[in-house]
Amino acid sequence: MTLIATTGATAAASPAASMASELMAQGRESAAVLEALLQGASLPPAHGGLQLLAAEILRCCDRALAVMHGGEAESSAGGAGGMKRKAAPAAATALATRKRRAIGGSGGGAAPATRVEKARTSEDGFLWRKYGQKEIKNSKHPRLYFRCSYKEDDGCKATRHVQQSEDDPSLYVITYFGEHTCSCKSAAAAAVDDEENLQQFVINFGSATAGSGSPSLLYSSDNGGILSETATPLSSLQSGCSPDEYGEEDSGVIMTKEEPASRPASAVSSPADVSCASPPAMEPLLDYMNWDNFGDSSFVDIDAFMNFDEIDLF
DNA sequence: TAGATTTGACCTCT
DNA sequence: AGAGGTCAAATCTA
Repeated sequence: MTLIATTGATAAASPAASMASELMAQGRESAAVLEALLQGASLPPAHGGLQLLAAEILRCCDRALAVMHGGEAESSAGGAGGMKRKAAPAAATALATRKRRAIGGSGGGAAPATRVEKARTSEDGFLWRKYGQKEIKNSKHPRLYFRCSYKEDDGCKATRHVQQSEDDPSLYVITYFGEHTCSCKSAAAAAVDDEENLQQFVINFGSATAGSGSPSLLYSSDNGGILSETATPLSSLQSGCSPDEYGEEDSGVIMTKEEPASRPASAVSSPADVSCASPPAMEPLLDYMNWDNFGDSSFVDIDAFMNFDEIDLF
């Protein structure tokens, strides 16, 4: 698993970074053992079992993330299949009387946005709906625009932008704007209250159900079997979102909180932001090898996993 | 048939 | 004027 944590605010580094690094190292160690187990090796006596091992990894990652950004969470879930269409008739577009801009959207605040770089667009428990795609100047990859699917129902203003990294195509930069106000979040938040404080968010090794979603736990063959995970609040297990709603991507993980120059965001994702999560940690582990689960049409890239060794704290 | 995605056009900001 | 963000009709899938 790879966690590259960056922080726009170059400040918040040292102590926390060090601790996070340590925790992640520990987590990695556990993951390595887990990998060995999954590959058939016998379980070292020192490790109590898959359940404990998974729990340990989750805890380490959870704490590391908490340390890295004091409760910032993010994630993503997203994209979807593919379709085609033809140009809309002029008449239609002329419909112009668009109520545009009246919407708060990501258009104009001054609040910071939460940026996350992941090997894959990840699932954060929220249900996102793609509403646009745009070629960005000086960028080889288009930027995809998603908004919370509950926007209509709950007026949730959360949106996110996903763009493949220029430097490392295997990474996706996900920028979150706005805060979830949908019921999904409420459920997640409620669950969070039951968890201990430090578990503001957790690396979720699983998708909700074995059958549907994609496993959040990813395996990278070129990393010596490193696992990638999705940051999700542990507590969100059984929260409002149904497993079926999960996106099909996930993983990697670089979190960056930054303040986009001209890109306002109504709010930064809160810990509870990442929600609707997952089942018992081990459950997904059992089927994470099922590549069929990696269904995201837009971002499926088996090689797109980050290097745990790349942990880079700013 | 409902819900989600695609994609050209439109709108706002710089 | 250009770039980026969003809208919404058309289209597709379940």
